[in-house]
Amino acid sequence: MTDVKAGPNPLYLREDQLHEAMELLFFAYRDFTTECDAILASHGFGRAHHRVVYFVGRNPDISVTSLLEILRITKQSLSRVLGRLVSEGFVTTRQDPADGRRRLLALTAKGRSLESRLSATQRARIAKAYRSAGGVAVEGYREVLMGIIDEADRRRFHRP
Amino acid sequence: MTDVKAGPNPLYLREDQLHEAMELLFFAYRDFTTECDAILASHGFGRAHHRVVYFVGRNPDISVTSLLEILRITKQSLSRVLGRLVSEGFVTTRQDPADGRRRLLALTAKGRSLESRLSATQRARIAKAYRSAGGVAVEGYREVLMGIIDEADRRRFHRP
DNA sequence: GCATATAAGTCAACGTGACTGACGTAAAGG
DNA sequence: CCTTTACGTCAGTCACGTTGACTTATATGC
Repeated sequence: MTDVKAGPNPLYLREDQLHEAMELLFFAYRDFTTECDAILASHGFGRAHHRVVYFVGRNPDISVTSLLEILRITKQSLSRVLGRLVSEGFVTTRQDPADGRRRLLALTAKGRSLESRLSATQRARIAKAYRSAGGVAVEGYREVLMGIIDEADRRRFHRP
Repeated sequence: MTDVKAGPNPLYLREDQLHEAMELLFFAYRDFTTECDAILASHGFGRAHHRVVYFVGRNPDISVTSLLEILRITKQSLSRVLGRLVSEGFVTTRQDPADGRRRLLALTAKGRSLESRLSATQRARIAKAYRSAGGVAVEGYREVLMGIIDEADRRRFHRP
């Protein structure tokens, strides 16, 4: 868009540049997640618990099925993780008043506290990267990641 | 750099923007890896095998210790994965002529073939995203991901 | 030359988090 | 009323990470 093709193959489409992009994603994701693991481990939790706490926190009163669609795991997998979070008082379930089959999930105060401890470290890492890269780079980061994400999932990121 | 601070808190540092950045990374990484899983599964392999095949392919004659440092897993974990790749003829080990304690890892033709099938799908995904985002966005993607990556790992990406 | 350090491999036990398949129950809806 | 949907659960499996202990081979410093 901003940089109309300078020929059939711009430099950034060379194979080594594509490999660099893959490795950037690999290392960034790895370093992005490792900091939280210590906090999670202190509760005997893993990354699966983090993902549940995060998405329930960001989507209060989400149904189990919706959460499964976000996480793309089986209900049996979610069950073990969610079961512990509920029984240990991080997440509450209540019946949907509009549709009694649905269970609506939400964080308790304890759950919000855990979620905010976890998110804070990741937000700080992103903020540091955003700040040092600047607004133009942030927009580029968004555009490229949107392009990597499956078309079906892109809807999630429509801006107001 | 490109966009010097417009005040104490530019818009892209707002909490919801940081959450968006986190979710972009989560969904991009997930969608980036899922395509390869089918190919891997057809060999009875998982993502750990992919990572080994990829990094050995990109770093011929890498030592076991160096590979462990990249992957940040224990040698016992690597052992199971690497052992299968060697015994099934995807990876070779040979003694380092300069230091007999080291084993140098490399892909066989079979290993290169698997690696290239796997990488091709991921390269295509990145290329599509890069192409549609353009050169300026690509540079932004690189800058932000570099900022997310631990300082110690950033050396890996120094350009010529 | 010997002691120590390094590189690699191995045995054992364990935990998390995915999966499949089958079954049960409650509520909604045509 | 019957089917579909939402949820939960029992049972078994597998990938992939962990810790800890121990061995073998080679390199290196004193």
